[in-house]
Amino acid sequence: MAKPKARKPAKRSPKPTKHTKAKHRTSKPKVQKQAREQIDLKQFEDKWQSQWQKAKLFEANVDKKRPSFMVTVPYPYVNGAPHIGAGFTFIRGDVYARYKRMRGFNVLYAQGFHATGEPIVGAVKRLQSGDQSQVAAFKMYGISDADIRAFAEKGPEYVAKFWKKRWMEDLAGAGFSIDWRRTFITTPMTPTYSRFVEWQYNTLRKRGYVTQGTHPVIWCPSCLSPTGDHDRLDGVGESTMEYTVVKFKLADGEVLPCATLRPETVYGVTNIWVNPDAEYVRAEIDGEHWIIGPAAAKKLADQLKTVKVLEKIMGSELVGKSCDNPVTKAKLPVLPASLCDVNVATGVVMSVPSHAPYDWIGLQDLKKDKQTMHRYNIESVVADVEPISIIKTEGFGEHPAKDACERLGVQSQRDTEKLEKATELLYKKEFHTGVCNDKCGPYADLKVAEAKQKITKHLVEEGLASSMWETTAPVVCRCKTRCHVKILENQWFLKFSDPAWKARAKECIKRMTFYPEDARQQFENTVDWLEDKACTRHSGMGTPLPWDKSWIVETLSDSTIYMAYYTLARIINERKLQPEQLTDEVFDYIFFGVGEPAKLSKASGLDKASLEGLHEEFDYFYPVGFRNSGKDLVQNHLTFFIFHHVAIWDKPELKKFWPRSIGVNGYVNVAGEKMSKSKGNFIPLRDLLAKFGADLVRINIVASNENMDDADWREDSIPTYESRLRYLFALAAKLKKAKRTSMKPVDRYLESRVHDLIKTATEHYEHTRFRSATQYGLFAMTNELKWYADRTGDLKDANKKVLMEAFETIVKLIAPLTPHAAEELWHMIGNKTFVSTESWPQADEKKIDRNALQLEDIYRKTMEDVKQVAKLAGKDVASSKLYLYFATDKEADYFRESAEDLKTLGFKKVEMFKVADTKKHDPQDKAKRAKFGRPAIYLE
RNA sequence: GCGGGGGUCUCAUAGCCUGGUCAAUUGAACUGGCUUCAGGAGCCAGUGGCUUAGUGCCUUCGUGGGUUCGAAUCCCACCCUCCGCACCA
Repeated sequence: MAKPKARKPAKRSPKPTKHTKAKHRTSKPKVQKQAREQIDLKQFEDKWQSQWQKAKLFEANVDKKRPSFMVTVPYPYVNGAPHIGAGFTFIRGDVYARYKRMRGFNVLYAQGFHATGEPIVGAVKRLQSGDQSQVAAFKMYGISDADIRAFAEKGPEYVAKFWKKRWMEDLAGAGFSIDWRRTFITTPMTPTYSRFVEWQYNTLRKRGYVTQGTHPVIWCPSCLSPTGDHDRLDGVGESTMEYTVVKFKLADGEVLPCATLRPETVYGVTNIWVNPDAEYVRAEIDGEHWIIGPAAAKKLADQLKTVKVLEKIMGSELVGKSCDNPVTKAKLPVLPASLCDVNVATGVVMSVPSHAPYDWIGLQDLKKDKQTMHRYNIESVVADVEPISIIKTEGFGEHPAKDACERLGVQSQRDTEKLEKATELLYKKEFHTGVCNDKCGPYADLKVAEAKQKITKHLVEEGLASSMWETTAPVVCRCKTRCHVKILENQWFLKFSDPAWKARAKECIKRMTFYPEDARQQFENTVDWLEDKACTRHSGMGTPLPWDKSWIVETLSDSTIYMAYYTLARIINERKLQPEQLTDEVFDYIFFGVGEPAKLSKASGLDKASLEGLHEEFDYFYPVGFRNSGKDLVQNHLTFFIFHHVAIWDKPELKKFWPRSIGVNGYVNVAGEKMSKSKGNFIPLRDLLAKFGADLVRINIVASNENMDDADWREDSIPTYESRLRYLFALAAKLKKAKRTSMKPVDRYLESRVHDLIKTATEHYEHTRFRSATQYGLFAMTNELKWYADRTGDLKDANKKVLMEAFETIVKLIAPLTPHAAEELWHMIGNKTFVSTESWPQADEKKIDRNALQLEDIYRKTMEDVKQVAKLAGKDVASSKLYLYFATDKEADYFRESAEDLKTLGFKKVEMFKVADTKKHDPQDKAKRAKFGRPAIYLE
């Protein structure tokens, strides 16, 4: 790939713009002054947007003479208006759509909107309860109090439609080339779309990709739904974990169920801990009498256990009692410990002082605490309790917990931070390297990792243990309710674990193109680790699962193949097709081409023309040619997108409908910082459009980055683009100065460079590298034009045809990025068509004259050298004579042809010689230094 | 823990796969100058060090080793850092 050579046409560094912001809130006089001198890039946005619309320029219709190409970006979830973060992903989509359109494709670029799920419903609830933070979140987009009131009164569907409208306005305002006839918003506002989702799930189920299962989830007992990370006030990132509950029986047969993550240490238990000051309950759990914390009773009821609470009992009442170790049969005392938290798991804990730092220190504390021992009359019992070592671990002595406590300097039970550390350290160490000793009966000499599995299995099978789920740390729902783990029964899953399905997804990935290619590996990894995915929920908006209406299809699971709906949406919207006409058989015909149109038409009540039209649209426009999205969606949506496509279009002859390419981009930072509502650097797209205009917003964000790293929105760089565009406007007005028709070296050079740059820029566009595309298509191209202007005496001696071609080329090259400015420039130079649908410039290899490129480069380099020499030698240009000596004829000829231009350097006299010339003026014998590419220089 | 990505000259970025043409791309920023009513406009020059009539040399691409005639680029170790881990859009 040809890069711009080291020596550029004199580098231009546009002057800094320190007060970008001020420009846009200047006082009146200044605005007028600017209007007089500078072109306002915003002024013709409305004009072109309405002309495009009037000309139906972006409406894509079936045209079998042209190849189709479908560009999509995600349909946004409409609980707000677009901000610059979403803007990045979307603008990339539009730039690519515009590029492909100019490349001659019949581009279908449609945009729908997403309202499936919980957040909008939740937001409305919060508004109704007067939550000010929710009010603030909406107001960030500049809406009024009246709007907020309307949200609360009219409910979720109104809210969704409100924001949908805003999105459409903002996207249109940013110059998006969308076919708006194909827009829609998801369930429940679009019943035909719901029908599409139903068909999709019926089909997946028929093919065995939907199964039913049971699964633990973090659950809000108030909302009665799973609580995802986004729905949490506290505990973001926490997950579920399973405790083994070992049953220690009291003399009367009552069970003290001890929750533990280390069931293998049951051989080392010395006592049971309860919190003496806490309240417990006696409860009937699956027919047994357990003593547990009151919270545990509620949790267990949600974990497939039958629970009946009988009566309250204080922890202190249990202290001093004795129970049996279920495996060793040893008699163990129940002892008091404040470290016991009744809100965690069962609230009853088995004590393994040799291997658990908490238990070790608990025991030490108790032994020192004469008062407590006296109160419960347990002095002699406590005195008898000795740690039992059961695991040998390298680097630790007989009682590893003791060592760990000492190393970390744990003083008492109150050193919880150090205790946590000690516990974690020891747990890992023993789990990975520890070996059970002979106290462990049948498990002696086994590694801990192995013994743990076997012991757990044995305990559970013998009914000596049960299990209980907890969150890894407290989780609080946004409704302020403390969450716990619930085992959801009969949950519906997408069987992403299915190896055959995974293999097909991999096959699709293999056939696809990724921009950038680095993303491919991530998709493959995701396919590998993806497990079954719950695809239904009980709450929020969405399409009811067709065969089990108590569930609705979960939001990520219903938005996987919806791009196919865009191909149908025009006809469905225009002809107002009814959901009941869109039977499963009708969809089968549309998407798979199976069935008899005549019969189907009769059975469904859908007229035959519509039916065939729908099939034709799908068949023509599908597959997705390019889908662009943020990198956060790789691990979920984008991979599901692949999975579902290969599942639905499963026949060999249907593989042509599999997606062709995915573009992935990073997040958007604002001036180097992560964008967030709390930081106050959260910028609605609308504000930026108003401030800078669509073109500058587009190019500034899209050219800020081009791989999966985070992009950066920097207002500072706006003037860079602005000044280049202004230069082009100024140049457009001067083009008519060019009159010459003969070809000079510099013309050949410009032509060559232009075609060279077309090649490079096109390559970058094709791979969605818009930063580089900008670099070559805008910056390098304008640099060349500036250089050419300099060389031709500010265009007075420019070749008309070459200059015009160069100018038209640059206008086309920037059209996808800055469509309004490009359109305006296109018309300024006398064109009547729309540049938006003009054909992309073709790089013509024949027009790239390598010789001209090389010689101009030498010319440029020599000019710099001349200046350098003049400076170093301290010569005043105006009073000096310049002598140049060339080693080759072609250099000499080239420079002589450019003799006029050399005069602009300002020397009193310029003379040129060939080295071989015997009559040359060369008093200091400089000519001998000349070689090809480096003419010798003498100043006098 | 599991998985993925990074550390380049003031900042941000290119280069690394396919070693040399790399003191290293591009955009900003900064310094000086010009144009001169003014400028947030435009233009020129400079921005690792030393040096020079357009040059040459030295030291640089997270740290430390290694491979090689030669490494920002390949190998090894280490340090630092960013991101995702699900029922959620």
